Amino acid sequence: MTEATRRDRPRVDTEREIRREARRLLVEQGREAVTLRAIARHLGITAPALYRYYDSREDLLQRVIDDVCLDLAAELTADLVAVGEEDMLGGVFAVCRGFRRWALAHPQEFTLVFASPAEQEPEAAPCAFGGAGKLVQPAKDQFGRIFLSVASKVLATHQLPAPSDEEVPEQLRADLSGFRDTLVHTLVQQGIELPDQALSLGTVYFMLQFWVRLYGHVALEVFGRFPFAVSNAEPLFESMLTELAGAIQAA
Amino acid sequence: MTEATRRDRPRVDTEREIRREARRLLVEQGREAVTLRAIARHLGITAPALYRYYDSREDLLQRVIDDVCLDLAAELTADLVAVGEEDMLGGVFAVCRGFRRWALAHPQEFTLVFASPAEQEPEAAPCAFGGAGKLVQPAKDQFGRIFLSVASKVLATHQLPAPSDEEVPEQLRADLSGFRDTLVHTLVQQGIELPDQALSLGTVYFMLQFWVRLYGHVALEVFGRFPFAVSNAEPLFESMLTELAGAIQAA
DNA sequence: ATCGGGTTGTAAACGCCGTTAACTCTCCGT
DNA sequence: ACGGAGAGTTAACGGCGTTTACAACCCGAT
Repeated sequence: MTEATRRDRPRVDTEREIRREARRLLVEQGREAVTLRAIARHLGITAPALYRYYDSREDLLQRVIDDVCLDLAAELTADLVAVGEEDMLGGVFAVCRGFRRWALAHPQEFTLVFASPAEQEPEAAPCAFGGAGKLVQPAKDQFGRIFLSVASKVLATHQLPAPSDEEVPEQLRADLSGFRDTLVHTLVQQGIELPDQALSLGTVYFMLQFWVRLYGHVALEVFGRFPFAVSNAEPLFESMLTELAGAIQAA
Repeated sequence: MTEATRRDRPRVDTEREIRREARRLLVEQGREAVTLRAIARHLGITAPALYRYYDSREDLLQRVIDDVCLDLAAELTADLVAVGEEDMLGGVFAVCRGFRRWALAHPQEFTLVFASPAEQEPEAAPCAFGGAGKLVQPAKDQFGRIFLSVASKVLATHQLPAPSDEEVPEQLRADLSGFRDTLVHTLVQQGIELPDQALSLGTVYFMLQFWVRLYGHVALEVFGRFPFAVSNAEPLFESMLTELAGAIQAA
């Protein structure tokens, strides 16, 4: 099953170089400039050769998105370890600031990953034989999951403020509960042992609300869509973090 | 100066029909499908003829964006009047819910207008002769201005909660102050008389913060980018509005 | 009545693009 | 030595934005 590693090495190298060049074009000139012919030109080959590696331009772009997500996750994780295990609030801040810094430094990648209409899942083709198996959502690394899986690691292992108990809207509880299970499962898989009933529903709800604010601020700043010219949005961002800190401290 | 109106009428009709078709393509198949040749085909002309009306595809798209903004503003204003002049909180709610409803009903238009990297203003080419005149920012109708100009009308004329006094970050005060002046100017122009020192800096700051949340929620919902599958985001949205109401009631 | 210019359209072309099909060539296992 | 798989090529199709040159038309001025 793994006897092909030798012959396959140049192949994955080429695959990586294609994505590297695709990403360079994305960063420097935006999504529309990521063109099969431009990539091929830079690699010294012709465009149809790329079809040996990717099904289509859209397929290639999706792989690039995955790469970007991995990089972002790595960067946020690095920020997190740099701040030290014990400093919980500092960890949350580091992830938030890291996300903003990354988005501002990589606006095209942010736009591609976080601000493109995501195709809704294709309605789960019904299985004629009732084979509704486990259907574990595959990683789907994307999205705020990057952020929240890191943030939840911090929040869950530090017995947080318990910001609210059951004032979370009833219709959201099922979704939140499912998401909590996913988070717990992810954390356990990473070898993190959890306190007894860590991650209350209220905590997950709190994280979701804060993700809305974090994403809103970053997207508005990247897109330059504040309702007026903000000469420096950092104080606004920092005041949001301060407010977060206040809410957490009021355990 | 206006003697050409008669002869120009067919021209603006054609201009409108072009944008109408462009918008149909945008709504039905997304931005990339808005193609000069497709538009021309539908109008029974050839693509180069469109250059008699718009400088380029990019120029046409910008005009479409302006149209979309006008429609959105009109829709929100209609929502606002439907709720009645006296019901302040209802007015704010109506605008917020209207914005969400519009965004969910017009995802492609929302993406184009609210989630595309806006070209930063070109650094204000320096005038050699120090002719730094008034430089009143032209309407630039776009963005949250649509929302905020409506919301501020409500907030300013109803002597709001005074949600905070001078706890707004120092570095934001200049920007906020300038924006407040713009808002006041706009409102006065609309014939709305303002209380003495309406629209405190804290009120504008509050509106800005809430715009971040409103935009964040709507964008996440349109893009399907919540960190987990949310079967119905409306309760989350409504809880945000409830929180807003609480903050306002605590005058 | 005719001229001339502005307005609105056309056809042809250029150089891009994604994608497909048919083909070479090279390597490697049998 | 053969044959197939892998990786690349060339040629082509249709579509795209855009430019250029040219035709038709309206309309006011001579």
